[in-house]
Amino acid sequence: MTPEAAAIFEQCNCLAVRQAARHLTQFYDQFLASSGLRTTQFSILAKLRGYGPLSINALAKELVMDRTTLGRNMLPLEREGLIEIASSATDRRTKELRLTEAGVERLRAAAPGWIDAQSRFEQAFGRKRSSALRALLGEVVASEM
Amino acid sequence: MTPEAAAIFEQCNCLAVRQAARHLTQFYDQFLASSGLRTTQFSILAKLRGYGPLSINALAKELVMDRTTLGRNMLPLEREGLIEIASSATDRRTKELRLTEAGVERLRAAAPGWIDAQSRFEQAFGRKRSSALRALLGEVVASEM
DNA sequence: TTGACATAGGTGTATATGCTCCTATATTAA
DNA sequence: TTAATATAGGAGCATATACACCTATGTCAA
Repeated sequence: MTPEAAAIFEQCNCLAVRQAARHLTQFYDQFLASSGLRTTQFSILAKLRGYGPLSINALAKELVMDRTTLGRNMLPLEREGLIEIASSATDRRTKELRLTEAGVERLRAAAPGWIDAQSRFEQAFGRKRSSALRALLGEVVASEM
Repeated sequence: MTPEAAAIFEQCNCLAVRQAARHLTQFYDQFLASSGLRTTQFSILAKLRGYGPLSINALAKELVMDRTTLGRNMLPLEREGLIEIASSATDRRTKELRLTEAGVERLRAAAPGWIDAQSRFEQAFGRKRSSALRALLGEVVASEM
């Protein structure tokens, strides 16, 4: 393989998305740090706040995350009392993830940091371009390959 | 916080990028699996192939990755003999990461899988849109906030 | 020369990610 | 009813990620 052939890997869509994810995650995490939440944890709490109680599978699908990953990501949140994990009454296989009052409060406390990060990014990157980027990324997730 | 207020988190740029990264990583990883490489490892080898020997700091910057992350990501590759880690002759603080012959060979073996993944994605998502997406993501990485 | 500062990298710790293989429970067809 | 199958979730394993704090080495000015 020549260096020229290696250069086509610079076009890798996967690498481009991962690099941007690392970059943005570090940025957003800075603004969430004072709340004691990471971006992933913030996302989980926010989804539960918006959707109400969900099963692990349902929430994982909502977050485009492997269910085993979500299962593990729950543990620090449960340990801190931000969510509760209860067995479903109608299906004993299913566990219901529910935001606690402390979880709602923590999400509220973290919101200003998120707004700050989001605003600064959109200030720098542009509101419309941010919106266009999110739309493209949504189509990536939805794309059938 | 009302559910309506929680809904603005749906606009999170960070979450959108992370979700797409998870989705694409799983997709590309499937096609690389037979080579025994993950996408991150493939990226590392490809960069070293294109740039020649690099220090940990230089390669980490190139990959938009924390240097401590890269330091740990090196270990499986070194263990398998795909890269060599040698001290620099001129600066004893610096370590030079170098692709071995086995590393070149492994990269060559993984290339068809990457091409397949890349082609299928661009077939589904569109060549021009893929290119536009990569450009946007590049600007995300470059954006000063 | 030497002391202050900058740079390269490692370690400890914690979370994030997902595959493979596993059990428990539910559903459905024979 | 029962056997096959599908679904929900957990455990083991390995890699990925990055912050805080650390040591070693290099640089540069007083």
